[in-house]
Amino acid sequence: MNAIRIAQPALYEEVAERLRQRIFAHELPPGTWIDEQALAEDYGISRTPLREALKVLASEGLVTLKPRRGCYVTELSASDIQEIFAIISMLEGRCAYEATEKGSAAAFARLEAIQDTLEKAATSGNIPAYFEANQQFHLELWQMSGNRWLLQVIQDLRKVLKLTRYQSLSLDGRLQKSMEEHRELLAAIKSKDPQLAEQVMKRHLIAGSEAMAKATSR
Amino acid sequence: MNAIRIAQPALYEEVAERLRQRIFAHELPPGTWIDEQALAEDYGISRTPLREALKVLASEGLVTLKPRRGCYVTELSASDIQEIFAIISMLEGRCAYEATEKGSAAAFARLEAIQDTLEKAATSGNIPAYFEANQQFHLELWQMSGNRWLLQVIQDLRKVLKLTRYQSLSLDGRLQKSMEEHRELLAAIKSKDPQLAEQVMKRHLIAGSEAMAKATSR
DNA sequence: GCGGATAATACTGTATCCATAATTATGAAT
DNA sequence: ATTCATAATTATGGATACAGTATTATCCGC
Repeated sequence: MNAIRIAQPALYEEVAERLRQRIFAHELPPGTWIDEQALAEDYGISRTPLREALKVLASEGLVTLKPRRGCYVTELSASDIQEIFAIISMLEGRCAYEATEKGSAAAFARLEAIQDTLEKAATSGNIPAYFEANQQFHLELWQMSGNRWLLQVIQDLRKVLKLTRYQSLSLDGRLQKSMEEHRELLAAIKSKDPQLAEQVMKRHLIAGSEAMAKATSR
Repeated sequence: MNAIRIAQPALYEEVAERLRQRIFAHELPPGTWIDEQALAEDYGISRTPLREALKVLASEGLVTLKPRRGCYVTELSASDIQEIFAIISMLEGRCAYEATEKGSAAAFARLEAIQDTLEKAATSGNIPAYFEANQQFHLELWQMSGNRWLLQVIQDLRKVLKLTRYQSLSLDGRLQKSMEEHRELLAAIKSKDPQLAEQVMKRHLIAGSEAMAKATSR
């Protein structure tokens, strides 16, 4: 009864994850052609698992497969970003609504703890720490809503958004603003007002979206 | 300047589409194991493009890949279906909202034409025709909303829903009910009331969802 | 010298082959 | 007879080899 092997992930999965990270880090910027042979050689693997990984990334929307032409990192237009943000704000708004309704006292406590971290990171201007806590905050809400598919869709869309270089947090006064919006959101949740929580969440995301729009148009 | 070849689709794409159809038709019911060798032989191709096709279907959620264990058609639980419907109703509700705001007179006319087809199919009890027109109606709304990503997400989710055998239309009085709901929806759109259109659309989809829930629990 | 056609090159797409892991069947021991 | 262990079979995962198509470079003609 030894659980030594918890089903080691297939090679193509690992490769897909490595590529995702490189795409998100803009080491492979949008529009670049992906050289299968070179990459396979670089990773010390054959083209087979690499190609399988590219298929996965393609249906995630991170790369675009042009038949007989090869594979390119997806380029997002400004309107793409706006459209995706519109959807995310809707979905996460619903998340906030359901989380407020269904959340347990323990979950509320976890949210407050994360908000503490958030405040500290914001006042000290520690963007990576804020980013991390921010992710946790949203993840906690997703889990509170208890809708796995909702979480799946949101995460897929957020993955695509990562294609763009400009993450709103690192812009002008967004860090401070974002923190205040979170504080407001938490208050709405604690006061058990799902509709208000939904509204605040939507505004929070739209605000981030608009900050990004300004940045990209510069 | 002869466009003889509009980039012939890759083999793995065709295979993926054929498999989708077989899964939707429940020729490959949920839970069944997909025998790569047998299928490849059956299609007269090698396992390589087939495996690539399975990777695509896996990230669409139609099949589940268990490392070193093979590939199985995804099984949806009743709660999965409910969760997905909740999301779809939200997204399509927004679609109806935006379509009402942005729709051109020509688009409104097309909707009316489709509604005509719908009514005829419903009164004659022609389910396949109704199904087709129904798809067109929703597609038209998606296009009117002008949000390509919204359309993408909705279609992805609807694909997953097709895994289940029970399509609400073929149930008790749903055909008639569905048609009436469509009529109501069209009225809301024509009267340029986006909020009402959104509400009606949401109710329309929830009604379909509940009919399905009853069917599956039998 | 410039433009078009043809040949060479390089990369994508598919097939075949091999290795490893999982499952099943068979045999032995209690 | 039942259970556990070991061996054999089968299927998945990965690598290599090959074919076909797109791109690019070179050469010939105008």
